[in-house]
Amino acid sequence: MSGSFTLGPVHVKLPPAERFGQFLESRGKRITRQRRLIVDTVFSHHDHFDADELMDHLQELIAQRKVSRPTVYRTLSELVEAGMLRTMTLGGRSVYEHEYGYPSHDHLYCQMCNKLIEFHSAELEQIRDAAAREHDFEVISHRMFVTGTCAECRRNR
Amino acid sequence: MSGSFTLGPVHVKLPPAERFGQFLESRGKRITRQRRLIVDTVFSHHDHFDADELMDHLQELIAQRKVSRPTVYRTLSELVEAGMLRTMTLGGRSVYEHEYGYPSHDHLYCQMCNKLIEFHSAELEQIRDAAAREHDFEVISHRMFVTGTCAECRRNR
DNA sequence: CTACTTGCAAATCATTTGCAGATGA
DNA sequence: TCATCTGCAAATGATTTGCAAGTAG
Repeated sequence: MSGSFTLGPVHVKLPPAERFGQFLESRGKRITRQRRLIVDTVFSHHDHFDADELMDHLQELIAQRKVSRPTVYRTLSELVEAGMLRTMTLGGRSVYEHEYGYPSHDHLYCQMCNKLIEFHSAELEQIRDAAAREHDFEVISHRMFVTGTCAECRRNR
Repeated sequence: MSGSFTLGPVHVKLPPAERFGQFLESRGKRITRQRRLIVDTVFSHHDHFDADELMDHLQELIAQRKVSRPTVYRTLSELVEAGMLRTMTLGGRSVYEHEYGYPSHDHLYCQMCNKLIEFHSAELEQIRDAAAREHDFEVISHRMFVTGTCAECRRNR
């Protein structure tokens, strides 16, 4: 499909670990074994997760004392600062999702089974921007949650 | 503007305390002095508030032991159950707003001064419903948060 | 080297709960 | 009467922090 030349790496996304490495360096922070393990684990799954679920995935490392609970929390915060994760609160706990390398989207939240269904709408963003303009407000991001009941749960009830 | 006849009290809203009273009765719960004091205080202000801010408004009653901290929390939950308050989490704490007798709206959230600006958009609801329909999802309600910077904070920075 | 990190144990802090006495219907 | 409430003190539980030892650069 290609000849012998390559286009420059325009818009090529770095792997999450590298992107995080850049962030850390830019802040004079260090790339440690723990931080590497955590980013890799975080970006090897594409679901929404909370700190405990992440620690389930890291259970062996935690058992071996290679990573600790506080470090997981500290690193999650750094990933949010780095703009690589987004966080929201659901039922009293922080839930994270990938922001890096993952398209922006909104959520349908089923209050029966707690499932999160993602959807995207360009129009939604236009309306958001129009509303912001009216209030002379500068948008950074938004979050839309639609609560209700999914098809499956309606069938089962 | 009117003659000597009145239209029936169609769509007339009950005062919050009465509406809450109906809810309590329907559940076999009692209308107590504390619950009355709390609903009245909650609906005498139209801002967003958290439990502590509400307790500031109730400070004298709390000092006099007429109302206690746990009862405030318990009653707030009941008001949410009753559909009279909505709740969201902001900065680790639960924030409440009136749902009863207050038009539905969305929020612009200024991350510099933490101000919440309300706006309403009918189109937003249409888009929400369209997205839900596509996923065969039954909507109960939604919540939209636009994070950014308000005009005032942009001026001051 | 030495400043940044980590794991541990302990602290936080909003919210919740057990319980005995108080109270609404 | 008596089931429902309330205030109190204590418990919860996710997340954070102080600190001494470990480690990246």
